[in-house]
This record gives sequence, C-alpha cells and structure tokens, in this order.
Amino acid sequence: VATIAEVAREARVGVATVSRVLNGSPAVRDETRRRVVETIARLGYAPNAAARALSTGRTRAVGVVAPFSRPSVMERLRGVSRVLSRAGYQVVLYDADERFPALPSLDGLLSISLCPPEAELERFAAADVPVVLVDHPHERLAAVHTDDAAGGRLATEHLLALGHERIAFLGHAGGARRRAGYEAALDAAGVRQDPALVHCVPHGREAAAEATRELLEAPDPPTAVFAASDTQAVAVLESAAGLGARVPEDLSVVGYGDIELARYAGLTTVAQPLEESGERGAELLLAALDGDPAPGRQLGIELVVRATTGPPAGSPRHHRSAGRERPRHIRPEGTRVRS
Amino acid sequence: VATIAEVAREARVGVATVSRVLNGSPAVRDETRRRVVETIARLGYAPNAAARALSTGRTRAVGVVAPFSRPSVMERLRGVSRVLSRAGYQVVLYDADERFPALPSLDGLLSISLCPPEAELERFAAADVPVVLVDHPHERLAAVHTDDAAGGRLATEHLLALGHERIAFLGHAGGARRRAGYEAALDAAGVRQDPALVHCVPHGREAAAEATRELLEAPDPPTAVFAASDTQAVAVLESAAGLGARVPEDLSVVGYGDIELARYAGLTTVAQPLEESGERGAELLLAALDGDPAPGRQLGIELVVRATTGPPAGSPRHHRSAGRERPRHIRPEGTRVRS
DNA sequence: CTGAAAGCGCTTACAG
DNA sequence: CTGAAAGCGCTTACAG
Repeated sequence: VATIAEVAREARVGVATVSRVLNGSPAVRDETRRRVVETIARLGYAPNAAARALSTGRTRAVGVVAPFSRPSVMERLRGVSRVLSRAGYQVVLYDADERFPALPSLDGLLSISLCPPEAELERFAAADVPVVLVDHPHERLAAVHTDDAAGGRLATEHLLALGHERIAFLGHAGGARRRAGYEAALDAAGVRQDPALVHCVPHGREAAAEATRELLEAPDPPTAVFAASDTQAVAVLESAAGLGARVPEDLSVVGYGDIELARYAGLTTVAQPLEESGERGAELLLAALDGDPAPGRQLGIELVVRATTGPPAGSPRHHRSAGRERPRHIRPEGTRVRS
Repeated sequence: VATIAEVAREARVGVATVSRVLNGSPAVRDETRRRVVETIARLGYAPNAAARALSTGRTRAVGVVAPFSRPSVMERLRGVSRVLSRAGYQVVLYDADERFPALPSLDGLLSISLCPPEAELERFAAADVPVVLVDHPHERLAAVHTDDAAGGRLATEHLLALGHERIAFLGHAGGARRRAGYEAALDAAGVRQDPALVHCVPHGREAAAEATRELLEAPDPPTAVFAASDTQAVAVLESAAGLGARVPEDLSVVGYGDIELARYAGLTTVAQPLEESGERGAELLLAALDGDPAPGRQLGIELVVRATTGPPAGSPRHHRSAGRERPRHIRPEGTRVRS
C-alpha cells in the first residue's frame, strides 16, 4: 500500500503539498495539483485513516447504539447510515446488549430507541463527544422523537369513530404515553374506562397471545384492541385467528409503529417515519460535529388504515366488504410538528 | 483525556512499561504492574485507538456489508456483532446500497447475503484483508451457507405428504436452487410439473400479490404455494385473505427463511439458523485474522410446521382443527451438514 | 525486568 | 504557492 511519502516522491513535491491536495486546500498551483492527482490515481493511493485520525484528533467515525432485537431499528439505521456515509463518516455499530463503546475512537454517538446510562453520558460529555437520541425524548440532549400521546389518541379515536366502545389496550413497559393518549380519547368521547380491558405485558409473542385469550374469553369481551406495538398487534391477530375470531368482523386491531411487518400483515397502525427519524438524527449529529448544535426535533405521525379495523359486528355500519381496500392515511389535527 | 505519557510519569515508569501492562506482556514485575494498573484506573486512562492502529498496522475493526432492506440481515447481524465485539473488534457497517468501504481502515470484511464485486475482492486480496461471506456460497472465499435445494425439497415434500398435487412455486431472482429442490421433489413423487404454476417475480409485496391473484383466479388453481421467501409468503397470505381464500383450508402456504415475521404470522417455513450464521461467519473471520483460515461451512436447515399448511380441502385427511397447534420441527434426512 | 528512542503516516503552523 | 520539520500517541526492537 502506498504512503503519502511515495506519492510526494513520485510527483516531485513535498508531503505537505500532497496533503493539501488531499484536503482540498486552495493554496496549490493548478499544475501542481494536476500532477499530484495523477500520481495518486496511478499509485492507487488512499490515505491511512489511523494516521489521519491521530494527527487531527478526529476519527470521522460515529458510534450507533441500538437494541438489535427491535424490528424498527433496522429501518431507522438505514436512514442513519445513508446520511452519515454520504458525509464521509464511518458507522460503528454497538448492540445495546453488548458492552458499551470505548470512547476515544468516536467523534459522536447516536443512540436509537434507548438512552445510555447517565454515567456513560457524563463520560461522553467530559470528552466533548456529542450525543444524539433517536426515538427517545430527552431534556438536555438533542433528540428526534414523536408524540406518543397523540398517537395513542389517534388510534383510539379511529376505533371510536367506527362505533367501538369496548376498546382494549395492550401495552408494554414504555408504552405509558400511548396509553395516556388512549385514555384521553376515551374520556373525550365520554366512554367509560374499564380496567379489565387494559393489559400491560412485556414485549413478545407469548405474553400478547395470553392477554388476547384472556380478553376474548372474558364475559364482556372487547370489540377492538389497540396494541402499543406492531409486533404485539400481529401477535393479537395470530392469536385471534387461533381462537376462531374473525378480524375485523369480531375484533378490530390497531398497532403502533408501521414497521414492515405491519405492511405485510395489512395491519391498521399509527405510522412513525422510521427511516426519516434516522436521517434527522444523523443530521443533528453532523450539525453538532460541525459545532452548531441543534435543539432536537419532533416528527409527525399518521394513522394508516388497512384491513384490520372495521365497524363492530352489531353496528348498523357493519358490512362485509369484498376484497381489501387501499390503505387510507389520516394525520392528526391537533399535533404540532416543529421543523 | 489522559495519554500513556501521563500514566508513565504518574506511575514513575517508562511508557514502554505502561504499554507492556496494557498489552498483557508477562515481562513486567508484579509490583510495577500493580502501580501502573492503579494509575491507569485513577486517571481513567484508555489507549488511543488511532495511535495504536498506526503503530501496529491493525485497526481491530472489521467491515460488515449487507443489504439493510432484507429482514433476515438484522438477525444475522446480531450474531456477527456478538462474536466480534466480544473478541474486541469494532463492527463498521456499510449498507450495500451505499458506496463501498475504504480499504485501509479495516482488518477484515464480512459480507452478508451478497458477494462484493470482483474488483473489490481483488483490492482486498491485494491488501491481504480477509473476506468472509455469510449466506452466499463461494468457490474461493470462506463462506457460511445452507443447502437451498434441500430446503426447496423439504418444503415441497411436506406439501406432497399432506396430499397436495397442485403446488405452485413463487420465487424471486436468486431463488433458483430452491426452485430446483421444488422440481426435484415433484419429480421424485411422480407429480406432473405445470409451468403455469411457477411464477418468478421480483421481491416485494405488490408483485407477490399480483401473482397470487393470477394463480387463484386460474381455471385449475393450486391448493398450495411454496414461496421462496417469507416476505413473499406473507404477501401471499394477505392477498389470499383479500380474495376470500381461507388458509390452510383453501390454500396452504410455505415460506422460506423463518424470519421474525414468520413466527408472528404463524407461517410454515423452512428455517435457516440466522443468528447462528452470523456467529459462524464472524468466527471464520476471526480465524482468518489470526492467520489460520478455515474452509467455510454449511449450516443445517429444518422445516417448521405452523398454521398455514394442512391437507387440501377435498382430501379425506381434511378436518377443521380447533385452535392452532404447536409448531413441529422437521429436519431433512438427506442433508449432509459439515461441521 | 525496564527505559530511551525510532517509527507508524498523516496534518499543520512556520518560514520562505 | 511550497517544503522541512514537529507532533499526534502508541508499539517494539534494542540495549542494558
């Protein structure tokens, strides 16, 4: 592998000049630049990243921590990767379940769907390494997130509008704000809240299936379920099918997130801009890296109506439609989206 | 941030000694080592990765290229990340859709579900950077892969055993070997192959839905579909539901891959060890990095029978089961799995 | 067992 | 506009 010294020798210039050409300095005579560029190409020279990092103190690498087990993470990651790699940064990946990134080799950190422990944040702050959060609000740090309460309201209002009154909530730890939106919508519609219809269970197929069974086999079962995540919603779907309940005739189901799974399953859900959230997060980090920190940002959400919601069976609006309809997109009216 | 020089000064030793302690050299007196270790902890010192890389010529970073859009990639990535990060390597991510990794900052490359262009492979070979493939066979390179033809046979034999004879194949470019297995199974069972039942369509929901419609609306429709990917299989499921066909009563569906989506959708499918493939690939790369290259490896597959397959409607074996059964796992008899 | 010193390949004042 | 030289923070023969 060629070094800058060899390029300099071949091009009959000093290494400083090669370095200037490499870094786009305007202080190089056109003819000199041409000669250097030609030599670089001929030798197939590429600068050594470690040497550059040691010299400049910047690695041009940013860390991305995320829980790999979450399906939405991959889509957010795509947005992150696109923006960062176009800006010439390397993306160093850390699974949230593994040990935390060593500090000194990173220019910045992007944390997806989780917040690093306070002790880590202090280490990053001490080293002056900017941290940006995606899909997690934060008081102090720049973060891109959505309004979970508005999303919960949106989902519930859709079910109420279809004529449902017995609407269950199936959530996980962390779905508290979505549940708050659910309760707010019921309140606003004057529908009585029934604690028996609220199930807070951990993520995962089994727990959701169990809760579904309990709900459907209760004396006064719900006609609709709002699940605080798409994976839980699909588990409800599968579980309902196993119990002989038709969707949406016997049970309407709304999810949250609009991950790929939702599109394939024809699930009605609250859509978050996943890839875009990654892009915006990466842009926030790039800005911080360039020295002008931005304050963070809230992205819009919308309800995507697909095939898993309809009027309850007893309703006059009820009818069996032939074939599936195209998805409808409904944006919340009351949501303020800052840009 | 502290440097090795400060640690040396504080501990009243030379920098070489600190370096020896850092690198676990046995040639350090116990008492000296203790003093250095204590000082390192007190100063919160961590070695500068760039300086180390420049000095040793090894970055302790490996690149991972993958098509982010493929759902199976995330699961493979988890295995890769776990093994590499435990071995002290950084994982640098490259989306296959973006530009290719710059060479000099990587000790090795892992390519998931694709093979880098020959020109790139030559650059890596020239720089003596080992390359390992996951989910892609290769003549020359170390690779971990599965037997796609055996998988196609397994899926088709399952449908044949249930009594199906009109079995459609729905595949994408790259599913050729799975199709070969499908054809081999039909041949072996003496079932006539019908070209009208074979649809080769690109990845994606729309194309699969379109093909499903054509199949189901044909004069002599199939009673079962083998789709060469889980995402296509789920699109078939959704499309069949929209057309009023019940699964598995009117149509049995088998997928391929056993991605998370399959588990949630209750899909019968050919399971590949996704996370394990990533782990094995990472181990192959670590071995190559340590100078003893391994020859690559084939992993086993199995059929996971869930809720989307059953006997055809006319069959004497047909009955409506109440509720879903637990998944059954069937391993191929004829498959040789090298270890 | 230990330390002084060279060297890894860049960048960047500094002096021309 | 250009080059010689110092310096970034490590590792590793080399000499003791």
